[in-house]
Amino acid sequence: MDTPKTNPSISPFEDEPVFIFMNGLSPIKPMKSAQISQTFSSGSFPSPPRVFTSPHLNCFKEPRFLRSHNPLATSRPEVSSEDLNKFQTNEGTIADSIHSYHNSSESQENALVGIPVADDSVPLPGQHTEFSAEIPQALKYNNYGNPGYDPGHETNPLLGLHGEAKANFAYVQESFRIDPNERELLNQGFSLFDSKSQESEFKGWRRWDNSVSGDTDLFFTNNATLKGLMQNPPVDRSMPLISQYGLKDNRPVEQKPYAEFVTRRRYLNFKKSNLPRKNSDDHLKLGSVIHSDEKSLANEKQLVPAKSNSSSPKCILPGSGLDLEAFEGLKLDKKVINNDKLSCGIPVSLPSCTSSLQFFRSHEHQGALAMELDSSVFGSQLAEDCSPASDSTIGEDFNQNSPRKKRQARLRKFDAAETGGCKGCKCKKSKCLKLYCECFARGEYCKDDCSCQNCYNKHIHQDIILQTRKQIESRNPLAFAPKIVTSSPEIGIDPNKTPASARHKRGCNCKKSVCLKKYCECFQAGVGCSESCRCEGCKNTFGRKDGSNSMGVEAEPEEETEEREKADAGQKLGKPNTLLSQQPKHFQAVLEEEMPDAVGLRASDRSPTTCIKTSSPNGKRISSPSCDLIPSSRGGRKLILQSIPSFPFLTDHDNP
DNA sequence: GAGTTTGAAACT
DNA sequence: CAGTTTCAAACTC
Repeated sequence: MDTPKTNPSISPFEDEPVFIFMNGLSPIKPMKSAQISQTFSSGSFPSPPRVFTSPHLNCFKEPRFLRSHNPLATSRPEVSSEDLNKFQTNEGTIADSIHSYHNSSESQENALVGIPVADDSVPLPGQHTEFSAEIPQALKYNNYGNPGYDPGHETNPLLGLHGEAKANFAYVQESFRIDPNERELLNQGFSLFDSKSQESEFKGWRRWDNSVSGDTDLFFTNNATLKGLMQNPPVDRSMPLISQYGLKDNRPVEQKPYAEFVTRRRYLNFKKSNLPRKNSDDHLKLGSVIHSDEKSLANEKQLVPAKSNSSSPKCILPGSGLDLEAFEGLKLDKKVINNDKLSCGIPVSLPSCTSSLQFFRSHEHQGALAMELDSSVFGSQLAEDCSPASDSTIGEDFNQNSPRKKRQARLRKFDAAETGGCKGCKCKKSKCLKLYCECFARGEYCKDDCSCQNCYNKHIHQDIILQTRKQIESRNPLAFAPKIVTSSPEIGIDPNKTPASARHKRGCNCKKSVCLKKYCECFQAGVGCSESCRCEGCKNTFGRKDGSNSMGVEAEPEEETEEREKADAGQKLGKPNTLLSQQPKHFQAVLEEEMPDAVGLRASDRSPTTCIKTSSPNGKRISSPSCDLIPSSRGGRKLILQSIPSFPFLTDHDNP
């Protein structure tokens, strides 16, 4: 593979034909041009998988999308080259551009389906290019959970794009769609971003009006994505048509089974700009010039010397060799470390583009999804709830009449009530890099309201976080997987109840709490104990291990009654119902079909018959991945209550 | 708010 | 894999 010669000041991509095309792309002009049957209304826009998938992370998709999830089965609207021609750009049609691009010598190399696009654009180890620093971090760590991702192949998240894993690397689409309401706000002069840092974060991204949809599709995306889209078009209704067509002779191409397309659909945080703009074009110019951020990028890359403190013991991440000491004292909010290598020699490229949102998911997502699921999604959290970056309360002030906003508000309200808000952690010793840390375990960054000490679970330590995460996952691939699974699609019926069929995947091990306190993960999640539990004296209100039921179906034991009475009393006093409040803190409904195969789990492999009982005679757990999901009792579809990072992220799947 | 209890996570 | 230790949340006072 020839590494493109790079102009030190220019991204290695940019002299490529596709970028010539793309640079002429973003006309930032109102659409409403051609009307085509295919639309991408906010309601139909599927929530994308998270950027950094861990097993549970990219599960969260709206059901609507799931129905046609199989990309190969996705009905693809017949779009002719004329349709493609409707993608108007400043310099001709997109179809023209694509055609032109793919007739180029370079495109000939990569146009074949299945060829990763990253190869010619990804720096090799040590080849820390401008581009490397420029692309969103999410692009670098997109391997987890890709359908074609070989977990055994990748050893280090930092090598996501740098090492051998890149053989499996397709690309991650990063874009976010601006829905009609949001666009209206944009046009009214509201800022797309809520901070300067966010602005700079998305510099280089461009606005793209998908006029073909005939609807309201306005996307923000980045060049890497566009390049990927054109080289490796997905067959996916969530993608703009440009991504579905146009590869060869303007004809649809085969779906790449392992390509992962993550749409960063952010929840926009609209704030009135200081200087209201008359049109969004002006406002969005910042995103249309790819080099516009070079200066800031250079600034960002200023090396921040690690504080030398020889007196303190080195803190090495077990197993990783990561020297946290190198980061000690780097409590930078704005600074970006440019330690190309940590003491362990692992190249580190800290994000310059990643958002302040969250680290694993594609942020976006959550709010959008939650909306689609309506407020009936129990316990779901809008990622924004915890995220200043995605706090959309301001935007909510406007457009209050929008059904979407209303639903959003309802969800938030419910969420806050049912989850007790996003209570921060109080970790003292774990640096918030272990599962002890609830924030970390949820895939969230620690927040302002956390009272943790020596916290590394911050955006600026994203690399460490990912490294640690990988390490944990290497020990237990399902460490970040949802703990609660359910077998029936009752989610959404009653937002106040966890589905009765939901169970803790691994079960609890309670000895003294008799599963009646929140020490018990089952109880805390609001689910009954199951055979997977090794609890003693189980009296779980939500269902006991012995199968006796819950929630008043059977006579409640005294303790249970007391517990309920307390809860009821609390409710009467205006306190949250303790039982309800003890429901899952961060669980949300996920369709099991959406579980990635990141850990080698395929739906077909999860048949009930392959499920092995998970308790050993001595009570220790025997983990069987195939048992992680309870077979649906209603044929096929399974639902999972997923531990969700409530984020801000900008967030990604795959996870951050 | 401090101290205790608890069980998951991490470690050996 | 089993026993032990560490950890932080939940709980109690």
